[in-house]
Amino acid sequence: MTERPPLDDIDLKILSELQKDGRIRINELALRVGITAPPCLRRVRTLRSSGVIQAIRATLDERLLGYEVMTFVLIQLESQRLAAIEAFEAAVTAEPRFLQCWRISGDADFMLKCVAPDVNDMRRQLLQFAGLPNVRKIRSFPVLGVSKDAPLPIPGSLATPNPA
Amino acid sequence: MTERPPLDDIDLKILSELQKDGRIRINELALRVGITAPPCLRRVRTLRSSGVIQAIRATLDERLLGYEVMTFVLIQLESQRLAAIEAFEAAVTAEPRFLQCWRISGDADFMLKCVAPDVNDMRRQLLQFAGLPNVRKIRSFPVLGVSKDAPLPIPGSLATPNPA
DNA sequence: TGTGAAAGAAAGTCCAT
DNA sequence: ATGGACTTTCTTTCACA
Repeated sequence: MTERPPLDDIDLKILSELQKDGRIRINELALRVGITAPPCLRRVRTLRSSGVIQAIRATLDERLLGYEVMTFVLIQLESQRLAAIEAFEAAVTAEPRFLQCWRISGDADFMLKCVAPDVNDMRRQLLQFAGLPNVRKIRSFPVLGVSKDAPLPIPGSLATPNPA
Repeated sequence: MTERPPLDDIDLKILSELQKDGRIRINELALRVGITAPPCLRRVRTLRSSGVIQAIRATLDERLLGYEVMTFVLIQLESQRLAAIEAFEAAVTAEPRFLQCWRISGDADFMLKCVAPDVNDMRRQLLQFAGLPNVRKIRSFPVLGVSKDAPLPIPGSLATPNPA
């Protein structure tokens, strides 16, 4: 599940295509990468079960679903002991509007991506977290817009990238 | 393309399912949301063309593709004039290893998510950007690990969320 | 909008190479 | 590991409620 599978050019092309369109038909995919459907299907399955393809998911428009504000938040804890870290992670996990959370180094311990219907909701949410016992410092960075959102560049591939 | 389509409960369930598995069969999807395949297919198409579903894409494992390091970077510019902003965005867009870039407010102008094969590559990449004429301040936050990666919570839905 | 049936297309399996 | 032929299953269109 997390070994290092050897990826040939065809695999890389498959990954590139699936990153652009995760619902592409196996036939069409096979055509684009230059093989027939059966081996193509096998490769896709292997790529999924080996974990190279983590998931194929729909990306939704937050605004159209009522989340008007998005914010990045840097959080520094008082203590970096394992128990403190895990308690904080549990609190984050319990809050559905904290979409993503990364453990980081540098001048903070966590980076969060957070959505809310409006600024008041967001404020309440963040104040609540600022009040957790182990939280020393919170800095937030409201998102004004997306400048770039590109797929992972596929290593040796001649894959057409998907800029901006 | 960016209007506010009215979404009923069935639409919300569809979104929830597609966020969990973007390659789910229309049949299976229809079954889960309680209608038959034809209207389900129509709804999915509408959701896509209205932009509620932005895309359906494969998410790849960066490590398994040779990107050992990932970093968030906060960037503050000297000038916030439009021309300066756009010049910076163009530079970011030209660098494939800057995967995502958000325009933000707060104590910086941009938030970047950035990958590289190793720390040396990353260092070179960041130093190069630090040298751009209009860049005042760069702070980077190397990612140690992912604590949480959850889908967008679907508003009025009884949808099974996908925690951690 | 929804359903059911029917045509057409795709996925998935087997086997030979 | 691949490709061709087959079977099964799904997608999609259509007529109708």
